[in-house]
Amino acid sequence: MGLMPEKVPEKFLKPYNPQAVEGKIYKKWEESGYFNPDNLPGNRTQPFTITLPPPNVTGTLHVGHAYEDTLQDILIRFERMRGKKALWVPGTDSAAIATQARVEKNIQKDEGKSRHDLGREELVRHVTEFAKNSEATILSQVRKMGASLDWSRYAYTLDEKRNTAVFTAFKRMYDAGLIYRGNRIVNWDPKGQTTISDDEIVHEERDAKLYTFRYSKTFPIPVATTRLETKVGDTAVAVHPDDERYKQYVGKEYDAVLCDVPVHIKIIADAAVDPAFGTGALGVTPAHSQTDWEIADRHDLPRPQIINEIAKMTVEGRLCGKKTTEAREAVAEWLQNEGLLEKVEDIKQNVSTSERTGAIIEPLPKLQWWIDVDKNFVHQNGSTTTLKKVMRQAVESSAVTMPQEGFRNAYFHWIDNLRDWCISRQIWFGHRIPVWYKGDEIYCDVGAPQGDGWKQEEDVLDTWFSSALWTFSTLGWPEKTKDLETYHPTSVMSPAYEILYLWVSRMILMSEFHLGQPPFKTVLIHGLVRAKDGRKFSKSLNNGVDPLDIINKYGADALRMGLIVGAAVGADVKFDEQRVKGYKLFANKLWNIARFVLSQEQTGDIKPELKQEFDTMAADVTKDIEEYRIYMAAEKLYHYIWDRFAAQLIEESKGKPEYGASLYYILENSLKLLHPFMPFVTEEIWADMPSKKDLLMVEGWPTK
RNA sequence: GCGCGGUUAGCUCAGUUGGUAGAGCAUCCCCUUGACGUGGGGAGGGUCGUAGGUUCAAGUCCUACACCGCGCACCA
Repeated sequence: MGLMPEKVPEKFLKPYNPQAVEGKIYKKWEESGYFNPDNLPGNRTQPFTITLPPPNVTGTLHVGHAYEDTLQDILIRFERMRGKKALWVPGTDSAAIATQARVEKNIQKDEGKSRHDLGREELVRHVTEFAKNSEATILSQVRKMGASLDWSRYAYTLDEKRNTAVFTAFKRMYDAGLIYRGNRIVNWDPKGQTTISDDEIVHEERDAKLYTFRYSKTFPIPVATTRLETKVGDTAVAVHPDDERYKQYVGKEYDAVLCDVPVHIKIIADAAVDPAFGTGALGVTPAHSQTDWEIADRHDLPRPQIINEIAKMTVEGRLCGKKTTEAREAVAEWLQNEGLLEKVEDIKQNVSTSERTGAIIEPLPKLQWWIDVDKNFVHQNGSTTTLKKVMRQAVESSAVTMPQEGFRNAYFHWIDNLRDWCISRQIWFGHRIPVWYKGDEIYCDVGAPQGDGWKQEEDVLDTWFSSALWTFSTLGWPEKTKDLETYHPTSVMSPAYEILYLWVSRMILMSEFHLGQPPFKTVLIHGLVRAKDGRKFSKSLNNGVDPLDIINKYGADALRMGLIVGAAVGADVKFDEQRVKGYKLFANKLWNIARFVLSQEQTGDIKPELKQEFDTMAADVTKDIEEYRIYMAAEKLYHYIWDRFAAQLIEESKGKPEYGASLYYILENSLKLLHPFMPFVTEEIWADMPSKKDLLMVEGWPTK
């Protein structure tokens, strides 16, 4: 007995070298065709589908993507080995606003030109070219992670099939009356010069001044505001219906001239007013505040617009053409001189800013395209319902399950506060709205109308409109394809919690409306990858981690393990390079285990108690993966293989030939169990296992 | 204000139905000329945020509070 080096393949005599192995292995997988479930061996009937949340073509992959890819790849490889038709659909997202903004910035910097200097066609050409480049970069990075995506089904939100899907979806919802064009208050981004949705807003706390003033000497109620300049657009003062102080004034109307602007103020009672804030009286500016717009709806007030798209005043008189911030000071000074300013206080205020550009949002009334979430339509199951109800019920009924309860409640909370979705954007890159105008006529269809004189809508769609169709547009919809029938609803969707509302809810909305079924059965929400100190990775902190650097240092397997073992799914992961290093050592440990076991004869019978012990562990690990305790599964395997198998069993076996078959059994099945987590090193060892028949990635899972 | 997480070893985090507190890293000690020094063995270290409650038994269930993080709404 003892070592029989002549039996061990040459490669095992050196330490495991991921750099030399991973590229080769990935190529082998791709060439096998097994990423495509149609090519998988055996008689497979049960589908298992994941759609990759498409990364934006704005740049390169970050470590958050690497984490997301790993989670999904583990599930896909697991189910593939369990004999399912495992399909993981890759794709990328044009990310209209983000990508255009990025390219505009580059052009401004390099050539000193704006998008208007270039024109629509030229700009779109630039953006498309940029998108192509970063698409290529991103896809090569995803491959490096070992992601077993079916590249034959690759989709891009702006490719021809997805265009058809987007236009068809628009047309059908337009015909159902769920998409309408309406003049309503929008979130206007003065820097980006476009509307944005409620979900693209971030609130920032800033210092502000709270002014208390009267419209005129004879006006009975003082009013507090931080936005003095908008007061020339006021048409009412609202008080709480139960507020005894002001009851006597409700219904009265007053005229005043504020900074040369004549205003007509009606005093009204509305429950939206907080009697405890300021003076308990709210100056209502219908055209420049979401709340005030709604109050104006209820009281049928006029809504003069006094600020334009570049955040300048449009009224006559001294304020004309001033920026809002300058106008504010001008009004304060004027009130002071007139003796109408009663008080100025410093307060903290949450300001709405654009997530993308950082600009302060200016609420404005604009003619835009909307999806009505409260309007009745007939669902394909025959019931009359609304999009809002459909989004709620899909989760409430557990047609869509969210294993993490907390996110489920947050989802409901969000749905209940949902307003109509503004889907038009004033940019050039993206899906142009399939609507044409001629005089008063409006035409909506997948293609342009016949005849002369039609002009297509200039706006493009919110990028989330096309993303919302993603689970089924990638499978060929609106055609009735075999893929759609087989793989939809998909099995698991795994987005970061950041986009639970933005994306998940909207996929449910679209899938329920267009297909009459949910887009997926399970939503597995994952956390963010943060720096070791808990802060977000960001350019300004310069604490970014490039997954490619980590892969080059430690290998993709080690990176995968290091990310997975960081935290339970759903919690934030703190990235720790030391941990990744530890798993590089583990890969090498496994390598040496193989070296030892392969040097032994497979003598003796498999010892029942060892088999029993292994199989129990395997069943345990299986259950953990099934119930998404990915972290636990990985840890258990790690411990079994290192502490039990290597440290104890192999040590005991030395000089005892009767252990040979047992050791081989454990190695063979450990490789299978570990494959979803560390696909490269396990596949590389597998290639030299005497019992192998095919690639490890399609071997049967060792336990039920 | 409403809601959701979190609070466990020096650090990062596990702890699945309540049953004698765990891992990795870090620290310290010891061992080792054949699978692997990218090794092996061992040790120290925790009143499981606070205060109550339920229970034979609570890190785990309940209530309140504190602190940290996040989301939503308001912010006139």
